[in-house]
Amino acid sequence: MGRRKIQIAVVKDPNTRQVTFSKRRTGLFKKANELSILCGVEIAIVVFSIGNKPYSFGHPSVDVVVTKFLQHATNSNDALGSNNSSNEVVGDMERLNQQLSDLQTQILEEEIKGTKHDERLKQHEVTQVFQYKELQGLCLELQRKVKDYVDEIEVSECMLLLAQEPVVGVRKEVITKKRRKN
Amino acid sequence: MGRRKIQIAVVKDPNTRQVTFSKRRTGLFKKANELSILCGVEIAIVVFSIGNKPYSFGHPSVDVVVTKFLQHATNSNDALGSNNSSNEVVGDMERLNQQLSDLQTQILEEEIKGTKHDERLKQHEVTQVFQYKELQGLCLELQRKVKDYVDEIEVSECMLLLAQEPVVGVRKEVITKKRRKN
DNA sequence: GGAGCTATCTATAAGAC
DNA sequence: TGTCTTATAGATAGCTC
Repeated sequence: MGRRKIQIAVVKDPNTRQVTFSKRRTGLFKKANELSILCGVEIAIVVFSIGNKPYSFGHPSVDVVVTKFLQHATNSNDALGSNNSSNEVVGDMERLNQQLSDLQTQILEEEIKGTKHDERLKQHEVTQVFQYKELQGLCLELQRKVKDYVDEIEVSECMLLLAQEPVVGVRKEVITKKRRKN
Repeated sequence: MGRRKIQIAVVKDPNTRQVTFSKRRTGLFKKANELSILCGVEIAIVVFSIGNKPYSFGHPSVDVVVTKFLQHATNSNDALGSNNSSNEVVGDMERLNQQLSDLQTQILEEEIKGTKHDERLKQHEVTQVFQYKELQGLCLELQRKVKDYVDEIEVSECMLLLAQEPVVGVRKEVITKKRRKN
């Protein structure tokens, strides 16, 4: 979209990077505004510059959308009596697991479809699928560790103390599902 | 940007509006992704469709950015001196972070190489890259939660008890680097 | 009813001032 | 440093199947 094509990689020159940030941020907000009007939807964008300065765009407002987003996540998982951090973490992990599961299904479909492509494309996919699984492995491993950690804590008297500590909020990431080739 | 110029006003036809929403949302997320990479900044986008379904994009994750935005008087993760299970978990996360970083580099290289391929293969890659990032986001989110959790525990007296409890082993996944097309 | 196509419109990388 | 210009890359509206 400019005189020359640029690679999507960190812009090294600080000056150019600042200009790029400013231009593209403006463009992004404009696009977001158009989307909200055209489709009548609510949207919020938050960006932190390199200098850690916050820029935001929201319709009707960042707070409204973000709050709604956070509530959505919280509502969808409290069926538990004891409301402490570990339960929230566990509930969160369940959602993450679900998402990972969905991804796994998609990956499987991909592998199957991959066999219908020419050799080069197929190899390409296989390699990617492999990395996918490794990444999933990492996620699952992390979840396991957290779970174990939580379990240990729950059986200890620490629970009594922790219940009175401030807790990390729970949120939900939405996985946009999209998959199709040929 | 299309066969015809359109006015920025609500698209009346529900079907067309849905298509527009889907296309532009994808485009917006792609732009946000480019911005975060080009300028090395953190960004989060949350959108609610007409059906009130949430869609989000975040680098490193929606959670991180939104939390940072809301608190706006941010985090402080001391480089702590206590040595026990939590430190092991933290060390583990550092390795995982390194691995994710490596993957990110590979993905970036892939995007660049992708531009040299035919259109179909390219689109294919872009989609995959996107999902990669989503998975990475999940991993990062999990890591953050564990970190937060650990931090909370560290400042409590529980540490004394936990130090005597068996601990989840530390592991390391080896990422097989491999990338080749063309 | 979602994927692919392409003519056309829009965003923006470099320049110029 | 900011603003304006312009050639070009990129996004997408309308369409097809």
